Amino acid sequence: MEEKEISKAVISRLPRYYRYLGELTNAGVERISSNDLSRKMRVTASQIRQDLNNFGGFGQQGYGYNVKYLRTEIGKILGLNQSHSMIIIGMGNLGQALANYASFEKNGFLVKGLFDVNPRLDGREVRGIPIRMLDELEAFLKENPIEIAALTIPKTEVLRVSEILVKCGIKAIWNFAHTDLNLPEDVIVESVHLSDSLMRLSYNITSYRKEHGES
Amino acid sequence: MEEKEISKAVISRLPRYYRYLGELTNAGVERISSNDLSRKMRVTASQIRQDLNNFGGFGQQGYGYNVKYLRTEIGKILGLNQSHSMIIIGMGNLGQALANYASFEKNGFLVKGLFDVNPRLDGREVRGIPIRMLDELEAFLKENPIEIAALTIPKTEVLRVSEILVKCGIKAIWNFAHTDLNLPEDVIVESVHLSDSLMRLSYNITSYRKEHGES
DNA sequence: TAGATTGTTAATCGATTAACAATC
DNA sequence: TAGATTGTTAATCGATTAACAATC
Repeated sequence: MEEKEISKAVISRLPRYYRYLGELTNAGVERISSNDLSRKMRVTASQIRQDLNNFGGFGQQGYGYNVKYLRTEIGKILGLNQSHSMIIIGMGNLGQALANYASFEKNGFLVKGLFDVNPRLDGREVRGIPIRMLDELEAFLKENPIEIAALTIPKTEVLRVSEILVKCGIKAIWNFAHTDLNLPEDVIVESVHLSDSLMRLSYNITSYRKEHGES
Repeated sequence: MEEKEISKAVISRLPRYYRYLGELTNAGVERISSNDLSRKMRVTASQIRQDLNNFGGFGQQGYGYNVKYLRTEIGKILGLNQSHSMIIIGMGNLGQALANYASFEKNGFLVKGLFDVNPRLDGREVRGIPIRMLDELEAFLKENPIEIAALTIPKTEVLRVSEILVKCGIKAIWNFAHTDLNLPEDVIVESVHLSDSLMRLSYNITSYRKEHGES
């Protein structure tokens, strides 16, 4: 019951390790030392070893880490060894982009349903999955065990939709709306705020200019 | 020349402040104390005051912060008082989603060009902007001063495209490809790795389950 | 003036880096 | 065995929180 708490900083680095280990696997690299990996990833070797040792000793003294093994283990930590059923709510451009993004399936994220409010989209299919109307959502969730709901809807719709989701016992929300969700704490929320990201870029451009003289 | 360095943690919180202050403005709230804002945003009041004081004293003892003024000032810090010209490379679903996302313009990000390699898209327009072929990119950049390039292309294309961009003196890249960019350090990169985000969600689901028993 | 709330210093907490003994 | 490299402890660095004097 009492697991040692893993810090957010560590968790957010795991997918990046996973990505690099995937590339190394594809490149046919069999083993790698924390030092070599640190150069590739531009982080310290110390950090890599510390991060990994939060979860267990995956390496071997004098040898390093077995790339395939380490990748699999990190995959397990991330829960990628299990499949995750997902629906997408909001079939605007972004929702369609997610629905079409086949690579998710490779990591076990299975799109089981698509929803929108626009009657013109009703019945249209994306990758073989029909778009349903939002008022069918509740019934759909009762019949289909869904873990994750991706929200690609305007922020004005968020409250209404998230109430349905919570009521139907959804476990996790992948939120793309430009607002924070305030939900019961047993619902896990991961937000992608694109405009926040663009503003950070803008900040960095602006501050770089200040340091190096206008242009 | 010698500016006090602002930490990444602080910078990444600025857009969120900006967002909340926008909502407060819309709600007609004129002033707010760090304490009230802290409750709304679920951060400590201390952190808010520390964050803001990296940039200057925007508040007033005994009064708090003027919402509109503070929002404007944070906007300036983020560089939102200036406009930023942008192109989008890769007109798949995600590229189209960005191109259609009008709200960026509200914050001064102006989409000036769209590019793809698919000849079937040649000349098609999104919000009045024609899609150009990638081989026109270099010529386009020579005639149009572009600050930001959004990359919504497969990772296999990244190297080729980013070489052109760097050669043409692009200042900043908003990267959606599932790979890290290794560019000269005067090119500012902000990456959005959607699959990393989804994996973090998956981690949190998985670890929540472990703590609270399988289901 | 009294009350409220900032700006800022000091204390604490956590994360990163360095160092090295353990061990393959 | 000697060399390499991990796992892990200790040292450092940075970020967050607490506290309070300054001041509106």
